[in-house]
Amino acid sequence: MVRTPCRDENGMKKGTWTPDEDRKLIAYVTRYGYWNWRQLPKFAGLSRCGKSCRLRWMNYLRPNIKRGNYSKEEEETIVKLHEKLGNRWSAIAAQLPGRTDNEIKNHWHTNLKKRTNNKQCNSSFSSSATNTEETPSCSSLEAAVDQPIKKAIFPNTESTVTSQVTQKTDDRVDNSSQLSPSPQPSSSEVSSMSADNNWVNYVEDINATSMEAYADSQFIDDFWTEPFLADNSYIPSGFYTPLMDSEFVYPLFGGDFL
DNA sequence: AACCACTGCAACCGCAGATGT
DNA sequence: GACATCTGCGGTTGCAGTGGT
Repeated sequence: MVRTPCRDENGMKKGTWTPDEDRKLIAYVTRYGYWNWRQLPKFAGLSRCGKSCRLRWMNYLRPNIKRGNYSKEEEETIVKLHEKLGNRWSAIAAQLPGRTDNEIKNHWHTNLKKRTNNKQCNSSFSSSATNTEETPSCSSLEAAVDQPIKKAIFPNTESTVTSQVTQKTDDRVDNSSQLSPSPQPSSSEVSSMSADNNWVNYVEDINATSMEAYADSQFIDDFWTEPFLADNSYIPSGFYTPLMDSEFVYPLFGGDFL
């Protein structure tokens, strides 16, 4: 299910993200934001390309991400919007709070596509298809058509940062990590644990330990105003940045969970 | 138990548009 | 206007898990 880790010609790591990498990214973005994805991995201590960091953050680590457990309303909304918008996943995702374009895209291809195909085949309602792809036409959709989209989705959901996160990302790579929730579950475990809060715990754990690490360090608040470390006085003892050496070590996170 | 085909999904890739110089 | 850089998007791939034989 996941790509095995490897490195490209530039030495950038590819493949599955480890809990430790997640921690670094969460800690960094939470504290400093993402002003430049390309530069970010250098400062966050990640041997990843900016694109990979951005993707990981946007699709899995950022707050309010919902994982798995699509409600009927959500699925209907996706189908309806797909009928209307085609493969504009980001536009569809914009109508589904907490869902990412990537996840919606996957869900479409693995579930809804077949379902809508079947429905279309079985339905006498052969609608005015504008899509080159299969166009859904089911009664449940017809019923939902006149309802405002927002009403159709999550009428009563608005919760805290990680509380909507219900699924834990897969990672079979870094099982040596001592992070408490690891090893991470298989995909089957992931799907079966969607309803519980293991992923919440995982992300919260990462957040907590990462932020503790930052808090414990003598890191100053305006690091980003001086991001290029012209002055080493900004660097707490033991702190290290990838700009200093190609053999990067990340002591802020090292002791407790490496 | 071993093999194999299929499934689901995290992650990668390439492109296009936006923005800056 | 031309070029470079960055970001976001959609398509596609890779591979562990699963179920059937």
